[in-house]
Amino acid sequence: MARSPEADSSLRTAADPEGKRWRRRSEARPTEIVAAAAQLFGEHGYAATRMVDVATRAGVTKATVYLYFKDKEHLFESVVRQALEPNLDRAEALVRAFDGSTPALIRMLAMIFQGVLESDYTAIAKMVIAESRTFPELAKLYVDLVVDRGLKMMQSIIQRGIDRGEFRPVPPETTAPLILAPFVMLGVWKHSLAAHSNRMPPPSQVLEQHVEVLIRGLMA
Amino acid sequence: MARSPEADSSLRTAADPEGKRWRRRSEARPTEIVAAAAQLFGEHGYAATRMVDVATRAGVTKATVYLYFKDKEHLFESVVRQALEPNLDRAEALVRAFDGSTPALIRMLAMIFQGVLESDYTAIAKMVIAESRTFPELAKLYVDLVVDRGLKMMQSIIQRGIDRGEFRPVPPETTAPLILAPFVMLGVWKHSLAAHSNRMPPPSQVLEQHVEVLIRGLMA
Amino acid sequence: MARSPEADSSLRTAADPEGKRWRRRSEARPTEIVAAAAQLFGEHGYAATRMVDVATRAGVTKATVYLYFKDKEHLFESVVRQALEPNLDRAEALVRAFDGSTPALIRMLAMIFQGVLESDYTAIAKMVIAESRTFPELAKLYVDLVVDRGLKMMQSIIQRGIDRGEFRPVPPETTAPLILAPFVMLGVWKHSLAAHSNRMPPPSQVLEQHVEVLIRGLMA
Amino acid sequence: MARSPEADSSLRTAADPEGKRWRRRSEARPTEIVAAAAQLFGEHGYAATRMVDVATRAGVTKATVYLYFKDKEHLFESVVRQALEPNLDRAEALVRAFDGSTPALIRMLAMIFQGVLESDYTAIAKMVIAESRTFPELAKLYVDLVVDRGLKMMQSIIQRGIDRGEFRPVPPETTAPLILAPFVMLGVWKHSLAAHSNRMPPPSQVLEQHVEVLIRGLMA
DNA sequence: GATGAATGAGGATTCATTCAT
DNA sequence: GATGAATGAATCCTCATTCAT
Repeated sequence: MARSPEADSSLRTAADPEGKRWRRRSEARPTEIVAAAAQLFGEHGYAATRMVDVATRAGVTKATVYLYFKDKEHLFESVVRQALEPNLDRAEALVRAFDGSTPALIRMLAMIFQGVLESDYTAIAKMVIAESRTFPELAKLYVDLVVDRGLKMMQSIIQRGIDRGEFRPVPPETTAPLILAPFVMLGVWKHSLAAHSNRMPPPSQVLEQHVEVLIRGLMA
Repeated sequence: MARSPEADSSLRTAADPEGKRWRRRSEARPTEIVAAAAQLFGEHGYAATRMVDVATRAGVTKATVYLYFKDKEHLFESVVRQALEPNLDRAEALVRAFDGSTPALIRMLAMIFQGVLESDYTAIAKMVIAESRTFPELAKLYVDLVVDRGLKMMQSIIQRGIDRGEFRPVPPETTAPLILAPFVMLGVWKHSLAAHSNRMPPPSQVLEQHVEVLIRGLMA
Repeated sequence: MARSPEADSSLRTAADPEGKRWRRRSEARPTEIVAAAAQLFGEHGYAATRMVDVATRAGVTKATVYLYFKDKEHLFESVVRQALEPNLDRAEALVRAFDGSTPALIRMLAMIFQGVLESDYTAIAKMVIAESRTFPELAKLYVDLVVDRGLKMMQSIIQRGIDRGEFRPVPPETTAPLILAPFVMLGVWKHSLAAHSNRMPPPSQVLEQHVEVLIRGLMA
Repeated sequence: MARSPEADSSLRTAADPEGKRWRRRSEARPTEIVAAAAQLFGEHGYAATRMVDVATRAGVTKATVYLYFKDKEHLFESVVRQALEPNLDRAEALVRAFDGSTPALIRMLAMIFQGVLESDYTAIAKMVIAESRTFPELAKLYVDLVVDRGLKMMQSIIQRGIDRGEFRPVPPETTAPLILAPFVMLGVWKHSLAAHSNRMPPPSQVLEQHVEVLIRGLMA
C-alpha cells in the first residue's frame, strides 16, 4: 500500500507539467493498482467498488487497469494474493525457531497477530469472507494459503505444549481453533461493527486476557 | 417458503377464491417476502441478490415487493429486524432464572448458542457484518439489539462467577468477549470458508473444548 | 416490416399526450423491434448496428429491447427467422401445385424470385452472408431453412424436366445451383456494389435473359 | 507470414544485426502487414479484426502498424488494392491473345476463374461486398478495377461469339453477367455458408456443368 | 392489492489510436 | 524505425425502480 496514490498524482502534475497525458512507470503500475484496489475493496466490498474508482485512485484510467488485469475478478485475486503470501511465512519461521516455553511462544505469537490485526491486512480477510459466496475460488485460495496453514500451526503448538508436559492432554484439532477465535472475532469486529459499539474494550486488553485465560485453561 | 408459489396462485385463483385459508394469504405476504429475501440475502449477499429473485421466490412479481417495501434497503432492514427481535429475550430470561453454578450456566448457554449456530439465523448475522459499511444504521441496530446486550449478559455472568467465588477475579469487560469469540468465529466460518476446508473439526466439538478450557481458565 | 416506427411514435405523442412515459403495446412490441432491427442490420450490418439505434427506431429504450431479447445475437436470430420462414413455404407450394411444362414452371418461379429480389428481404440474406463467420449458428440456420430447401426444390424441377422429356439428361445436383446463381449474384449485387456501377443492366433484363439461355441450354 | 515472427525478431536483433537478408526486412514490412491484414480481414471481416491481431500476425506491434498506415480504413484499402491490381490484367491479356473458338475461350477462362475461386483472393472480394456500406469508396474502387472491367470483358466475348457466327444474336450487356454469376455465387458461398451445407456439389462440377449449359444456351 | 410493461442510470469491457522513449 | 504504455470514446448489458391498468 506504500505511498498513497493521491500523493502520486499530485507529484506528477506538479513535478512534470510538461507530460501531456501520462508518464512511463510500468513496473510500479500493477502494484499501485492492486494497492488502490485493496483499499477500495476493503472499504466498500467487491460489488460496490467500481473499476473507475480503482483506476482513479491509482492515478490512471480505467483502460489502464484492464491493461494489467483481465477483469475485475482477476484484479480481486491479485489483491488477495498480494496481501496473503508474505504473511504466514514469517509466522511459521518464528514458530520453528522458537525454543522457549510454549506459553511464552503463544504470548509471542499473540503479539504478532495483534500487529496484523492493527494493519490494513484484515480488511482483505474480511472481504474474502464477505464475498466468499460470490468467489468460491478465492475462498478456497484463502483457506489453503492462510487458514489451513494457520490451524496446522496452532495444532503443532498445542502438541508441543503437551509433549513438553506444559499442557494437559487435550485434542489438538479441536483446541487449535480456540487460540485463533478471538483474533478472528476482533478482525471481523474491527471492520464491521466496531464503529457502532463502545462496549467492546480495546483489542489489546481482550487479547491479553485471552492469552492468560487460555494458557491457564490448558495448563497441566 | 414451504409450499411452491405456483401451486399457491393457481389454487387461489381457481379452486378456492373465497376459502379463508387463502384469504389469510395477503396478510402473510410481507412476511413471505421477507423470508424469501432473508434466504437470498443470506446466500448471495446484498448486492448479488436481485429484487426479481426475491419476488420470484416469494411467488409474486417485482412490483408487489415494492408494494410492501419502499426499496431494497428497506427490505433489507426488515429482514434484519425480523431475524433479531425474538432471540436475545429468551437467553436473558434463562440467565435470570438460573440458579445453579456459573460453570453450569455457561454450559447451558453454550448449548443454546450452538443451536443458534445451526440455525439459519447466522446467515443474517454474517450478512450484517458483510454489509456493515453499506448499511451503518443496520450495523448500529444490530449492535444495540444483539451485540451489546450479549456482551452485557456475558459480563454479568463473569461477575456472577466471581461473586460466588467460583471464578478468580478477572475484569469482566475484557473477559466477556472471550466467551463469545468461538461462536462468532464459527458463525462466520460456517457461512464463508467452511465449504473449502476440512481442517476445522465439527463446531460441537470445538465448542465443547472451548467451554472446558474457558471454565478451567477462569476457575478460582 | 409493417408500419414504420417513426409513424408510431408520432402517433403516440400526438394521440396520447397524457401518457407520461410509455404505452401498453406488448403484443406488437417484439415485432416492431425486430422490424427496426431488420432495417438497421440490413443497412449497416450486424457489428455497426447499435442496440440504442434499434431501440430508438422501434420507439422504445434500450432496456425494452432487452426485455424481449436476451442479447444482440438473439435479436439477430429473430430478425433472420422472421424474414425467412414465410418465404420458402409459398414457393414450395407453388411448385407442387404446378402442372404446366417445366420451362413454364421455371419462368414462373423466376418471376416470383424477382419479386423477392426487389423486396427488403435480400438485405437480410446479404447480412447473413456478411456475418456468417461471426455467427456460424445463424449461417447454419439460414442454410437449413433456405438454401438447402431451395437447392432441393431446384433439383426436383430439373428432374421433373428430365422425366417429362423436356430436358436432356443432366445431373440435377450440379445443375440446380445454376438456376439460382444469377439470383444470388443480383441479390448480393443490389446490396453492395450496385450503387457504384452503371454497367450492370436492370435485374429484370438479366433474369429474362438468364431464363432463356438456361432453358435452351437444358433443352433435350 | 511464412516464418514465425518470434524467430524473426530474435534472429534480427541478436544473431544477424547486419546481415542483408534481414536488412531487407524493413522494406518488406508494409507488405507483410498487408498480407497479415488480408488474411484476418478475410477470415473475420473488417469490424471483427483487431489491429492488435494484425500486428501480432505480422510480427510487429500495434504502433508499428500505425507507422505505415494512417488508420484501420487505410490499411483496409491497401489490402484491397494489393489484392486487386495484378489480377484482371492477366485475364485481359489472355482474351486478347486467344484465337480459338469462343466456346474454347470460355472454357479456358472458366478454368482460370476456377483457380481464382480456389485462391485466397475471393476472401477479399467477399469482404468488400460485406463492408460495402461502411466503405463506399472501396466498393467504388472494386467496381472500377474489377467488376466493370470483368463485365466489359464478358461482353466482348459474347460479341466475339456472335460476330464469328458461333452464338445466336443475344444482347451482350444482359448476357455478360450470366457468365459470371456462378463464379460470384460460389465465391460468396465458399466464404459464408459452405461450411454448413453438404447439398452443394464441388465447385468444379458445378462450373463444368455451367459452362456446358451456358454454351449450349448461347449456340446459334 | 397485484402486475405487466417500461425505463434511466450506471457499470464492465473493448479497441482504435497516440505519444515519449 | 520500432515499441511499450496509456487513453478516451464507445457499446453492451443489468437492475432497481415506476406507472397505468
